[in-house]
Amino acid sequence: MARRYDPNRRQRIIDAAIAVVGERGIAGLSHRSVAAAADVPLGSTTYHFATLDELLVAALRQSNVVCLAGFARWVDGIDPAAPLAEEVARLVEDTLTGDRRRMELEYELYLAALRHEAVRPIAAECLDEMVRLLGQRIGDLRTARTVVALTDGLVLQHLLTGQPFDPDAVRAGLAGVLG
Amino acid sequence: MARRYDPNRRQRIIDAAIAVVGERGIAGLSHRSVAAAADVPLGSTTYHFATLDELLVAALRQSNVVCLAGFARWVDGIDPAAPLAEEVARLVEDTLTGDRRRMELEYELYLAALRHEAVRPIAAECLDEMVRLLGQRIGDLRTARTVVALTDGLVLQHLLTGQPFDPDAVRAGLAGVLG
DNA sequence: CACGCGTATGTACACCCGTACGCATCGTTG
DNA sequence: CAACGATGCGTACGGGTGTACATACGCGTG
Repeated sequence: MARRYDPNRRQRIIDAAIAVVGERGIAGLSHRSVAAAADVPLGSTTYHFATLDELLVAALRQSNVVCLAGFARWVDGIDPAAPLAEEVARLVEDTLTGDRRRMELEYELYLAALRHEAVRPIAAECLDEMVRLLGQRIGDLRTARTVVALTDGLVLQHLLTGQPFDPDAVRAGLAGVLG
Repeated sequence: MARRYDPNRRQRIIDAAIAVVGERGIAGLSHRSVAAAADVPLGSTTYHFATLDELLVAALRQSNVVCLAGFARWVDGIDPAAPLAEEVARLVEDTLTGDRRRMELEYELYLAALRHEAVRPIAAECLDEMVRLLGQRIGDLRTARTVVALTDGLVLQHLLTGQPFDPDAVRAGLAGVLG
């Protein structure tokens, strides 16, 4: 009964959805779990997002924007004097030592995109945009694509195998690619 | 009532589970869907696999063995005379032009492992074993790790963005890594 | 042949889910 | 101020799920 008047409730629902996915994964997303997390009644989530897909897409799209903004900030902060391999290696290291939840969220986006037609464009946009941003910084799209692929693969390997992070290996691999 | 006597029913259930995951994804796995696919009553799946996790793990473990066997076969068939980048590029190409279902299955394993404690060792074993196999072929574990990461990243990028496969880019990137 | 134990079967329970819908409430517009 | 459209709310329905369990069957051992 409280909060009868609640502008941008829609936004709060999206935020709650992101939190739920971050915590329990996409499998844990439901109208009810989101409603509970956002502290709104069930009917509210179904009103703002008629279908669950709609809600999922909205949540992932927003989380995607945040993720890309962070990446863009990193690209902007690249020191043109330093060797690029060094900079990228630091990005990977920062990513790996950072919040595991955030990483899980991003790669879960990929997973959902594999099977889920509606989500695929979001994942594609995320990848393409990262490639574009890095590409216009280093001047070569093809190399940018390779670098993004390599870093994704490395982070994934680390997340799954739990092997310790080896900065030198990253540096060496990148140095080869960036040759 | 038919098939009251049915040895290696357990195996058939596992096969059915793999088929279900391949078709509908891990999200589509349930005791009932597997029972239907294997043409056995529901009680049978719960008898052989008390919990759904148990069934999932058995299925992924088996599919993993198949996948690793294929990889080992490829490693064995590497032509020592040809440049390695060329061989790897062909593997990536074969993977990409091959069955999409198989790829989805493998990456779904990765991403399930992100959230699912019980599945993580399987994904880790898969990655570690590929690195080991390739490493003992090219003599350098660290490089092998990088190559596996790069190919995984590239395949994932292709699956998600649907961008056309560019063999030259793969070759170029690998040539860099492989020095 | 008889018996016992592993296997097979069907059903039942309690839960969670997506979605629909009728009604209450509020801000805004005429 | 009146009325209307947008938003909020609670509940209900039909369906799918994991799991438990009581019962029937049949092969291998004695």
